[in-house]
Amino acid sequence: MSRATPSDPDDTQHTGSDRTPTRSGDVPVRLVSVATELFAKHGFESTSVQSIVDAAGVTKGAMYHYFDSKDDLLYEIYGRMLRVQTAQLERVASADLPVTERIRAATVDVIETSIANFDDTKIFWRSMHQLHPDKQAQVRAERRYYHERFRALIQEGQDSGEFRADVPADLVVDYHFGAVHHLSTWYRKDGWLGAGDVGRYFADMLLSALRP
Amino acid sequence: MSRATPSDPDDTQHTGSDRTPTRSGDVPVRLVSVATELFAKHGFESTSVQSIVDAAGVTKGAMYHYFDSKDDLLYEIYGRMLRVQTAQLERVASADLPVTERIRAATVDVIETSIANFDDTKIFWRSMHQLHPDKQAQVRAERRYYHERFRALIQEGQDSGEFRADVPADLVVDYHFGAVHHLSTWYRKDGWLGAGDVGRYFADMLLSALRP
Amino acid sequence: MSRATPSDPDDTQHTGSDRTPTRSGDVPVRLVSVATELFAKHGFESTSVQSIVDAAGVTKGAMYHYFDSKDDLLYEIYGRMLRVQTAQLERVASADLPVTERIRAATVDVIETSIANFDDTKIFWRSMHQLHPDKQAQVRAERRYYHERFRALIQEGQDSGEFRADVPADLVVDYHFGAVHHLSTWYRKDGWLGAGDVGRYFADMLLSALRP
Amino acid sequence: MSRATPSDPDDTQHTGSDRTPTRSGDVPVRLVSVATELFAKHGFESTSVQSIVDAAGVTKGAMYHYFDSKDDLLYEIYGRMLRVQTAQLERVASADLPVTERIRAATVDVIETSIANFDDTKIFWRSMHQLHPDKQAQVRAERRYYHERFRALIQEGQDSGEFRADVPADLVVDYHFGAVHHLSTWYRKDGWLGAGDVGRYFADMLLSALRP
DNA sequence: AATGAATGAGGATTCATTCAT
DNA sequence: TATGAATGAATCCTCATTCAT
Repeated sequence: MSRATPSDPDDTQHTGSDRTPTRSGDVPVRLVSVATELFAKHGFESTSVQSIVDAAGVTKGAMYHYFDSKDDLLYEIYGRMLRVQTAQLERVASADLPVTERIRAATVDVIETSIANFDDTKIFWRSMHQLHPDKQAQVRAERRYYHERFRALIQEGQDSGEFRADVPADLVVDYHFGAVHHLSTWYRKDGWLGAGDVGRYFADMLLSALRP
Repeated sequence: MSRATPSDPDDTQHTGSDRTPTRSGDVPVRLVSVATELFAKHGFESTSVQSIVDAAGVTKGAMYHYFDSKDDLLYEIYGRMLRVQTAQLERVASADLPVTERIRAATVDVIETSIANFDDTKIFWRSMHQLHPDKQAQVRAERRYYHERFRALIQEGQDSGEFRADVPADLVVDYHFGAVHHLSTWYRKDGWLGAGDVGRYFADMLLSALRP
Repeated sequence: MSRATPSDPDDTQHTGSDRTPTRSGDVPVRLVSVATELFAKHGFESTSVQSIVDAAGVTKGAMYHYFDSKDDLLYEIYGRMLRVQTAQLERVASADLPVTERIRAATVDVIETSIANFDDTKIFWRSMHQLHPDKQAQVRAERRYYHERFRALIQEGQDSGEFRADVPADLVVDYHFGAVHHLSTWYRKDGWLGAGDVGRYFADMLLSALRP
Repeated sequence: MSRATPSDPDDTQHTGSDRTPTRSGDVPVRLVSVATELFAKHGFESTSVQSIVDAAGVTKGAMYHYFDSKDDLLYEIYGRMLRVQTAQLERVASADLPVTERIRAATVDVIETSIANFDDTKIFWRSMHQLHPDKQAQVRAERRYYHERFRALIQEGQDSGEFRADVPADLVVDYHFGAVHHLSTWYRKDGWLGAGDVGRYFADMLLSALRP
């Protein structure tokens, strides 16, 4: 039942005007988009289905036609974000570049999309537990996959001797991505630090820490 | 603030003050303790006041006698945690040790207490937005204070030339504590890694990253 | 205003409009009617929403689908009464009759409808302060309009010399309508005095008092 | 049980400073005084016992020491007002003056005390139904007594031929006192009309209406 | 593909009152 | 004469979801 309409990942990019009483675009996309905004602003539980459909300019019936439940909307948001980030990591990780450069690029990428989709980022760790256990397991699995893929990069550097090997690769990933995922709690889009800047600093911190 | 009775958690430890024989069966203390557990398990919004008072063995009226609202209970939890961590950092940061050792000790400390109070840790970032705006501001201020105190340590190392100075101290703190605060999303108490181990690894990551 | 569905009381009289076969079993109409009865009997605060919906044979959800709040129900009652009385006064005041006859007719009318809608009358002055301030202002404005319209009649008689002019018209209206509005505190429907009788006596008192 | 402390009627006169966190005066008097103010401002049901005792600077226990219930406070207010007005009427009605002068004086008196104790006046008709049935009956009886006493004056004038007799004396009293009791809904203390002015106009209206 | 009335269970909170001290 | 912790029942309202149309 879930994910009735996959809604092309490109929609994530917000390529235009979907602010203000959203009229254009097809209904399911509009609903997810509006829900993202409201979940980020008020939290999942404090956002009523009514407020979502009102903001999307449709009725409840329409929403339940496309989604099984309120938490299905949340699931869609998670899916959208994970698809983008995983695809991105996959692309970068298999590029023909030195491992340090791939790690740097991946870090910059993940931070840039995290900030470009700041609402998704805010929602992610805050609302995971509101998801139905089954869906939660699914999300966790996808996230785990991402983690593993990144860990392989670290490992690769450790195996080749470019990185110190006296710290478990898993822990390195947890350390680094803890920092990345926490961005949404302190980063201000109107501050003096661009997403790229943060990305480069973070990559630099990681790579420095791994110097033998 | 808003509580009818401050019910300092320290009361539990019989610190001398003898107004009302505050034993561990003390109602407000029991309520906060039970709420912590339930909020961590089911989330703030999914925990009903009824379930809290049932678990604490009191009536709703009793709860509202001590706390203004459900979110006041949450505030109490935040306050308790912040007080402990700030006091700890203050103690360590002003110790007579090399700056690297103070940073290492502070990191180990914060991770150890984060894991010792795992429920508090799980609640912290997940539920902040459920707090009344005023209380949220208060918590943020206390957290900011903590951040500043730690940043001063980094700065100290940078000024003395022990640490590289080409990365903003603020960003270093955000990076490091992002990782620390994210512990609750992946750490398993029954795993093969003790709190001390994680603390030492994390401190090591940070200090390595700061090598000139 | 605040109602989801205007549910004009006139709908009950089948005035042509045929969207949703509005019969007298219409939910919002039934709710207002039942609420009127209960508010008059027990007072606004002592009437629970539960008792209203039980008496109307619907669920609470249904009530909140049509009305924003309990006090919105009260507002509807006020609106209904004011619409009727204002329309009536307007009709009589602009009739082609001597001013004394128009005043007499208006007084008889207002008393007859006050007694015909005795529950509304009982509620009116007793519960005004329970209304949300905004709604209260609205009601007050409509009531003021009524007062002004009646005052114009008095003035007319004073200007023409038919009435004594040494007493402010405003005060005359307040005096007269104070008496009218107080009916509900002493009038008994099962007494020996009909609504028409009271109306004629009251009109007579007023007109006598105004003799030059 | 009720009326534990009769609290000298003179207290009604508010002879001094019992505004601001009331400290002086004995507890029961302070409680009734504060309750009067709050009931007038927010209504009986919307005023919590807690807010009363807070405003009076005592605790709930103290209140329940002097009064049986919240509605006992209300009863006290009614009693206080009725005692004053009845005594006043009795004094004036039996004075050695022409009946018209006695009616005029009584009207001016009742309006002056109504305005001097404006809060009591506001509460009176609005909150009668909140009183326990027994107490309600008692109040009604006292009020009836007042009505009868005044009716006797009208009758006296009718019997002597000074007043027209073609309108029932009872109805005249209801008409006149309806107007008087309604004062609290429109009178403004800061307006251009003093209590005495209103009293004289009202008396004049009544006496004019009664001219044969 | 969409409406919107209706459900019904559950939620947080308030409050008059009691009672041991 | 007064305290204040505790009760427990009641209150208003919210909300995700369903379903006939």
